[in-house]
Amino acid sequence: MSTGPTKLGELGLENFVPYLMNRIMGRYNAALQDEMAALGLTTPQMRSLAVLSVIDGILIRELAVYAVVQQSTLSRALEALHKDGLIRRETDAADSRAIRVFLTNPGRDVYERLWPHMADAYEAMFKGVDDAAQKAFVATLKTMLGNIRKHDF
Amino acid sequence: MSTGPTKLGELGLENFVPYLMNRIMGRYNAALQDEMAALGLTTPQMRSLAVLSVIDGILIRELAVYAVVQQSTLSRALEALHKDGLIRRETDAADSRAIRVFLTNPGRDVYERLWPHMADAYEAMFKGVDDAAQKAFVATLKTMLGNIRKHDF
DNA sequence: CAAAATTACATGCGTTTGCAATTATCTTGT
DNA sequence: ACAAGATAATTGCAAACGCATGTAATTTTG
Repeated sequence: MSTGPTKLGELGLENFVPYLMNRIMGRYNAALQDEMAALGLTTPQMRSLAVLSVIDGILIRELAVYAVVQQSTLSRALEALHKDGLIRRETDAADSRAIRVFLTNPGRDVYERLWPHMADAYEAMFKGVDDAAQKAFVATLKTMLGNIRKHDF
Repeated sequence: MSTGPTKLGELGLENFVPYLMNRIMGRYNAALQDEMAALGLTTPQMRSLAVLSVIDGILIRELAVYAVVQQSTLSRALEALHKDGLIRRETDAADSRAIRVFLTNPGRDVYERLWPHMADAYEAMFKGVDDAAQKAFVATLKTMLGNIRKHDF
């Protein structure tokens, strides 16, 4: 059995995974900041577009999970995206409480302008990490998410 | 040379590292939420205490990097921590613009109450990840941070 | 060595966020 | 079938955040 860290001081900050992940995500977000600002997008808006580019027509409550934002925050983010014509909302056929969200063509265009910056930041992260290590890394991340996620996806 | 992802749709959200890391950090933060609320702490406050538990007497600008918060946000977080008697601030001897931050005993107590929850969340993450994989994972995180960080630490 | 540029931290102010409550719809149990 | 409870999304309101700016101190440079 793998014992967790006993004290942060003993483990050292530089070996503490949540710390490392925070630092890395902070830099990743910073790398996207300029382009997001140029497009007038907030983080929840940017993430919504990214998720929608993969899973179009998703329910709002699912989108909130994928984008890791509160539903109330997402609600307002979608309102803004809709006002800018980047998404379209449709009441779900089976459940009239639920709403499905779709990317419009302008929305897809905005996302396509964003994606190269995400890909660049992604690539910059993994410089000097060989393919095997990268694969193992992703596999571990998947295991971790499986361990702690609340939803089935 | 390892080529980055060409399209998010092809790669799949579930293989996209920033997405996975966001999801995981979201759950990690959620796991601490209750205890933070009970202690009346915000995220920047909680992170400040954690960093200070390891590097006491750190400069504010360094703390901002370690805690991954804006300096303006940190300034207010420290103000609140000071008002609650959890930290102490001292002008740096060599540079009178700079301020060093120290944990008080009550501050250390609060942190010690927080730490078990961090350790629990940490352990929960790595369930089913063997030691070798975990070591490799941390090593990759360190490489990644080295790739993209702006500061020397 | 004085002026200009930089750095450290704090703060004013508008925006964003999160919690709690609300509305509307669906599901469950009797 | 109907009341009670759960769920989907939105919204009011106060707290938190981030950008830009301000003040003070240090470093650079001509």
